[in-house]
Amino acid sequence: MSQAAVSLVLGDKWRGRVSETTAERVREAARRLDYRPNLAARNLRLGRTRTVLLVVPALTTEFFAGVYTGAARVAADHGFGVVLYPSPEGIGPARDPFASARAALDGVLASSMAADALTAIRGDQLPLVMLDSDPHGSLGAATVNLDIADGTRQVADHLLALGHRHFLHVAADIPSWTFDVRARELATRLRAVPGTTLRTAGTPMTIEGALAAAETALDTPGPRPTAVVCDDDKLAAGVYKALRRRGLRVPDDVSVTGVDDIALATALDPELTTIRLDAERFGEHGMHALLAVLDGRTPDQGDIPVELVVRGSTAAPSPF
Amino acid sequence: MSQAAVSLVLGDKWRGRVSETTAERVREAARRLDYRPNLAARNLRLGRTRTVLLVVPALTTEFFAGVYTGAARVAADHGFGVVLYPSPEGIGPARDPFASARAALDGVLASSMAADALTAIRGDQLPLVMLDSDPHGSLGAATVNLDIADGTRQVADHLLALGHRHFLHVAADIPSWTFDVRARELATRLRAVPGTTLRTAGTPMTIEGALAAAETALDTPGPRPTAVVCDDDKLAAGVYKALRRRGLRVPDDVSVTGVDDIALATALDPELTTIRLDAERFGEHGMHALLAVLDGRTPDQGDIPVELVVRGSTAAPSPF
DNA sequence: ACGGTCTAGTTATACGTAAAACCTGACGTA
DNA sequence: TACGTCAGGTTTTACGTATAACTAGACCGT
Repeated sequence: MSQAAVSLVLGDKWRGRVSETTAERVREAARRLDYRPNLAARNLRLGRTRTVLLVVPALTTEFFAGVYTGAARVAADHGFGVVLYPSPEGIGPARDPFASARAALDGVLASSMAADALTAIRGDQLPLVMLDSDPHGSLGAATVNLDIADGTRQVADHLLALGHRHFLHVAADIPSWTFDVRARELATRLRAVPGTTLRTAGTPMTIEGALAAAETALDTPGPRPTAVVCDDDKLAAGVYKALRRRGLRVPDDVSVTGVDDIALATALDPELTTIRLDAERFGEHGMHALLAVLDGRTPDQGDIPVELVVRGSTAAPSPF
Repeated sequence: MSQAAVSLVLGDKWRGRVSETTAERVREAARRLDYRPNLAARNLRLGRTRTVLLVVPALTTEFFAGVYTGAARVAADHGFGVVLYPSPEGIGPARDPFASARAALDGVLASSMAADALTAIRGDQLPLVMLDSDPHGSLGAATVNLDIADGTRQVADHLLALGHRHFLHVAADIPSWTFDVRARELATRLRAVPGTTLRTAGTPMTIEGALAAAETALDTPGPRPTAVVCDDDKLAAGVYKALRRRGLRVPDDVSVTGVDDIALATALDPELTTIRLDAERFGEHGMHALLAVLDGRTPDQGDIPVELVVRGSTAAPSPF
């Protein structure tokens, strides 16, 4: 029972090389000694770590927590580990937590919303898969996309069908493909209907930010919006507060929609009509794509469908 | 310029062993070649990985995301990495993602709310620090605690001072020291005032769960609670919905309090009176303690203070 | 002049694994 | 009998690092 035999058996490559008898002896001994192969040694020998990096803009988001969960599950199923690039506050040349650890990664799965962090990471040429980036990718990386364009169309159509003509888009102030697509898709969809107006208010992705942005937008002269389309459920919560302060009721006076369908959406009163994004599935698809790339295969194409969930925050506009 | 010299210089242990001239030559070469020391080899040689495991019940919580952020920041400052134990759904003997990776950890930082996961992990004797566990720890591990007992007292006193006498405790259905302490502290504090009643409703930590639990509790005969103390902001959101369904207004008819002070607390209408827990600080303290243990030092003692944030969800009970 | 000390290096080794290369005895076949 | 084949092992090597052990001069005091 040499070390080599042990390695073969435990590595599950012993068929035809080791007898069933010895294999069992090895397994028994391993069990008895609670033996665990040393990962560092294995990584050194193989030159791979079976660890990938997940780059997200901030973890303090239910959405990205879901992405992590999905990605980590798939990774674990394939014997991979997932390590997180910490929230962007801590990023900078001076204190890049992956300054050295980068050398210990097999690949990177990155959200397009963390482009700044990406440039910091993208010194070396690690296999990269983008979550929600330009399909005609400037980075030359594979991408996995939520079909957010479709979701935006669904929202627009839903509101138009209810009779809305005057819109406010509370938009995330983050340079990212996703948000560009939403703005563009919303604008084109509305332009197709004569007599519609569209106002846009940019804001950081916080409740307070959306509150302030919405208040300013509501105070702007011109036809008052009867429908507010938000880039995210959290922003919608801010909009609710702004409307409340102006004495406007949801949905009687103003309809509101969000994106994500996180717990907050049903905590609001009335419950929020929103585009449900399946964050875990997103993470799973992303990880599958990355594993495919690492494996030399071509990752599956095709956008992940999204779904409009109609709740109490949207209704026909009041006739005045 | 031997390999040893390089190792010494890059490892910053060259004083008195290598001349400044050679040291600079090494640094220059490393820069030019974009050389990064191989982590696997270093880990193998040193028998340490500078990686610790953070065990949390679920990442889909703003609170634990904050804990991670704080812990990861401190870890990074000390050249350590943090890896997460995935959400508990995936846990089980059959598919423990750390089955082998465990051997590659230097220590564990674990929330008491993930006790089940802990037993799965706690086969080997890794240095362990508990977040919020029994100070007379049955595990013999160091602990870092939020002073949740004090927070509970503050809430109780606040509501008692407002004149409330009939209470409902919407309690998390998770066996954990934290929640035990809250229940106990609330009960003793209220018992000290004659004429008070306390009802308790257990629930999983979801909005829907709290909604159902609160509805049931409200339908129970007996004096109707005028104050609802929730173990968590998310539960409070469920209580808001239950009260709304019963036609009760917050805070006019019923006062509500939470714990955590996550974004949801200010998204609610009225904004939620809650116990603010500094999640990041919690994570930072925990990581400091763990690093101390790894270093052979004794971790700092002392609970982390919490703060009652009074907002619009609490008021004097209506005189009827 | 010569042993001793100090400086600035180099050489050698071990860490635990995976896998290639090598060994050995049993068996089948001509 | 001689020889090839094969199953079932074992020995050996390389991975890249940290560090202990060693070495070669330079310098110094006596």
